[in-house]
Formats: sequence, structure tokens, C-alpha cells
Amino acid sequence: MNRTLLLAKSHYGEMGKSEKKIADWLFSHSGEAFPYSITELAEKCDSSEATIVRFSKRLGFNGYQDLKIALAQELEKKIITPYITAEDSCFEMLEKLCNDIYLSLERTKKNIGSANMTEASEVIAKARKVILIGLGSSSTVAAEASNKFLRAGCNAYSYSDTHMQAIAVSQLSYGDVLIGISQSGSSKDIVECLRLAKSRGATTICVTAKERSPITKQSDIVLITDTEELRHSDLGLNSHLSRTVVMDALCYRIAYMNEEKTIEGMNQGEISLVSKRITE
Amino acid sequence: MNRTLLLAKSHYGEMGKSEKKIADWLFSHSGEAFPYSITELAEKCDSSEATIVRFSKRLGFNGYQDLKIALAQELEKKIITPYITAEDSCFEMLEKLCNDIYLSLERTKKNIGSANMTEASEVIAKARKVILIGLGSSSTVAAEASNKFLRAGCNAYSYSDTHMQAIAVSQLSYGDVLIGISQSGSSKDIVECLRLAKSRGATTICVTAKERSPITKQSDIVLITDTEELRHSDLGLNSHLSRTVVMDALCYRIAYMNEEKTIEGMNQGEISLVSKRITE
DNA sequence: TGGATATACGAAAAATATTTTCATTTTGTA
DNA sequence: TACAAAATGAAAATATTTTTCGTATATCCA
Repeated sequence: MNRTLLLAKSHYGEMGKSEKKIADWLFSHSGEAFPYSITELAEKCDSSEATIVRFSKRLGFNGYQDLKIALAQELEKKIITPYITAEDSCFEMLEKLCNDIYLSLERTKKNIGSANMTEASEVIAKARKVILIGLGSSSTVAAEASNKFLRAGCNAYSYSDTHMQAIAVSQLSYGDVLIGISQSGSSKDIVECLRLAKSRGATTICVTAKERSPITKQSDIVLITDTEELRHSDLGLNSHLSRTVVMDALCYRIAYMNEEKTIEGMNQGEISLVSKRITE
Repeated sequence: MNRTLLLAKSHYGEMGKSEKKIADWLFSHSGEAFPYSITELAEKCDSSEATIVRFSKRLGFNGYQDLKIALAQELEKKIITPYITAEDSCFEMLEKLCNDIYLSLERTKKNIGSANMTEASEVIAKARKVILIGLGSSSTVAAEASNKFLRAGCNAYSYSDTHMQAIAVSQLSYGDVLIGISQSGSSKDIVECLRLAKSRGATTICVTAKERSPITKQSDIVLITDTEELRHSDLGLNSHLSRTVVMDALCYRIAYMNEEKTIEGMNQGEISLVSKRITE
């Protein structure tokens, strides 16, 4: 319950019948969007505009206007994405996908923890060797990230099959870093690799959507991304993305740590591609 | 920077002088309380009420009322400088990357054209065979999309090297579809493939960032994504993403066209993965 | 460059929304 | 029941927002 509703509760006793109806309506619709004009609300509460203004003033606001803004401000920001349906046009689907991405990124920002990221970037930048592992869609994230880390001046490699992962991890020791990427945080093989790496003295980092999962117990640094919807199914763009953008941010930070020369290195790729373009 | 301001930023280019004044005022006063009536704001921005309403509607709100509430809701304290610098913390870099992604998606939505998407989805759904081609980062987009199309019930394949692309395209004929993905729209080999496909009677679709480029001339349907910043360099997450999300939207639409069985098919992958998880 | 067309803009009208006033109703008390 | 006090809603007054419309400015094309 938010501040305004608590305010209403604390004044509830002093109110008359009609004002109570307003308070009751607000209580029973707390958390919902609140786009109503004073007339609409009066109707919904079976009350009148004047009473709503009185109600607002009782709570300490200047008028309904201010109450409305206060309620909107306090509304917890969980925008519900209407799900894609068969009736949507292709463009509407695009809009909804974009909206999902936005929400997914917002959740990631909320979960990740600034200090964790800083710590991770420092550990990675200082590492003698960095191994990234993941399975399924996470293996793609690991592979892409290892390429970027390499360009940022890190000694980074990724492995996508469990055999190679186990072999690579068995070579790790103090001063090395293992980054395990697992959406569910429960991929048996990945968790096992982290455990092994930890026992060999390497620093372990995990990137996962699930805070309370086996992988976090084996990780020195835990990076939580987007916690909603643990689905391997669907097209799965969002979760893939939130993990990728986290790796990118790490990569940028590390590139800056490793001096400017690596920034230039990131642009090298462009030069050789120019000749492949048709010059108009 | 919050969502509404990002929205303003993404539409900034389309605005007239007076609307820009409003956007500028909002940018420079972001984070402050926002108790202004439309008249007050018009005065502060040296503009008019009407223009503010137009501005609000351009951003997708119903009117000023809604904009005001959105701004109140999103009230945040800190303003983020747009470009990543060496001084940014890792988390700030993440925030900026997320902002970029958001802007990139907004631009894509603006450019793509609803009718084009509908047309593309219908053509693809009806196609006997769908070939996707791209080079560099676009080849990844093509490969991922072909997988998704396949799961959505399309006869879709992708090729990443120029030889195989040429061979595959030489087999195309009327009723087939070739989708060429090229950020710059100028990849010689891709443009050549589209020309060949077109001459053989296949329908050609391109996904590119550049409207006036060789690739669009060889394409029956043109899908423009994010037009800013044609960089192969950097980490290049954005452009990759905007192309991917467009393909995803097409894929969803096609999946729905190809009946519900394919939707179920998309979830099949999940079942076999369960056994790989540790059950706690 | 000139002329035609499209777009952007703000003043003012129109429509809405909010606040205040005030007559009526309800409630509490003797 | 009668009275006073408080509460309420209809309607008036006020303020705010939205729309309309004529003018100004920019853009396009020959």
C-alpha cells in the first residue's frame, strides 16, 4: 500500500459515508492505472465531484488534480504487456516485442546491482585468462561475449559443448576467471564447471535470471538479469538480449580499462569491409 | 533518462521548431517536479497550448494530461549523459547501452512501415521456399531467423558464405522468396543475389538500414530498420537487434498464419531441456 | 527564382475537467 | 419530534485542455 492510500486509511474514521465510498474504491483498485477524471471517478464511486474534492483536501492535497498525480506517481511501475494474439497485425506484434524488450531491460537494470558489475569488470580486466561457458541460447551469448572481450584486450575464450567446457575448466587456476551463463541457473554441467573452477582457485562469475538457483552458490560474483518468465520456449529474444547487453557493458568497461588502443582495435574490423561495398 | 524523454528524443527529428523547444525544455528540466498546467508550460517553453498538445500526441499520448501523468510517474533524479565515456561506471554503461537500444527500436518502428511488414509476412507465409542471406553480423541474423521461420512452419534456409548463397539463389523460381539482410544495403554479393532471384521470378525482400541503397532497387518489399549510425564497428548490438526484432515479428505473424500447431511446435524445445536441469 | 503545396504554428473558440457555492438531506442529540 | 451540525450533490463558476482555423513559414518542383 502506498503513501496516499495510507493517508486515506488514517483519515478513514473522520469521513462521511460518501467519502468512505471513495476511499473504499481506491483501496480495492490499488495498483491499477489511474486515468480517471473527477467526473468518471465520481460515477464509479457513486458519489459526486464535490465530495471527491473534499476527500482530496482531507488527505492534505490542494485538490483532485494533486491527488491524481500523487496516485500516478506512486503507482508501481509494472506495465503489463498485452500479449501477442492471432489478431495482431505484424506491426502490432513488432510493437509488443519492442515493449517486452524495454521492460526486460528495465528489469535487468533493476536486478543487476551496480557494485556487482564493477567488481566483475575489475576481476575480468585483471584476469590472466577468461573462459565463458553456456549451453543452448546461452552458448551463443558466451561465444559473442568472448569475441568482444578478445577485442577489448582480454584473453577470453568460450566453449559450447560440455566436453570442451570440462577440459578447459580443468586447466583453470588462481588468477583465472570462469563466467557461467545460464538463464535458469540450473544447468547441471555449467554448475559443475563453476564448482570445479572455484575449487581450483579461479574466480567464478555467473549471469543468470534466477537469484536462488544452484549456479549462484558456486559463484563469487552473481549478475542477475531479467527475472520474469523463465522460458526456453518462444522466440526468446528478450532473455538473450538482457544477457547480451550485460556482457556488452562489461566489455566496454574493460576496453576502457585496457587503455584506448583496444577501442581503436574495435574499429579495425570496419576497414576491411569497405571494399566489399558497392560505392555508388 | 526516462522513457518519455527517450520517446521525445526518438521523435525529435520530426518535430518543428516550436515542438523542439518543448522537448528541449523537458530535457533540461528532467528530474524536476512537474506540476505545470499546459498554459504554464506553454509560457515556459515560449510556445502555445496547441503545440504542446501536438507534441504530446506525437509521443503517443492521448493529450497533455497523459503526458503529465507519465512524466510524474517516471520522475527520476539523475540525468545520464548520452555517450559512454571512460569515466562511466560499468552500470552507467549498461544504462546507456539500454538507452541506445530503446532509441534504436523506436527508430525501427518509425521506419519499417506497417503495410510493408504485412505484405512481407503474407508473401513469406505463402512461399514454397524461403532463403535468407546476409554477410557478417547480418549472416547471424539470417541464420537465427531461418531457424525461427522453420519452427513457425516455413520452408526456410539460410546461407552465410557467398558461394552457397549464389548456388541456392540459382535454384529459386516463381513462388519462392529471397530475404536479403544488409545493414548498409551495399554488400555487392547480396545485391547480386537479389537481382538474380528477381530475374528468376522469385519475390525479393530486403532488410536494411539504408533506404536509398542498391539493395532496395532489387527488392519487391523493402523493410527499413534503424537508420542512424551505419557502423560495422563498436559492439554493434543495436543494429543487430533491430534487424532481429523485425524478423521475430514476421515470424510470430507467420506462425499464427500457419495455424496453432506451429505455436505448440515452438514450445517443443522446452521439454527435452527439463531433464538437463538440476531439480532442487 | 517563382509559384504551388504542404506543414507548423498560435489565437481563440469549444469542450472538458475541476473547484466552489449553496440548498437539501442526513445524522446525531436532547 | 425538533433542532443543529455535518455531509452531500446539483449546479454555477473557474480553470484547464483540446480542437478549430487562419496565418506564417518551409518545402518542393518546374
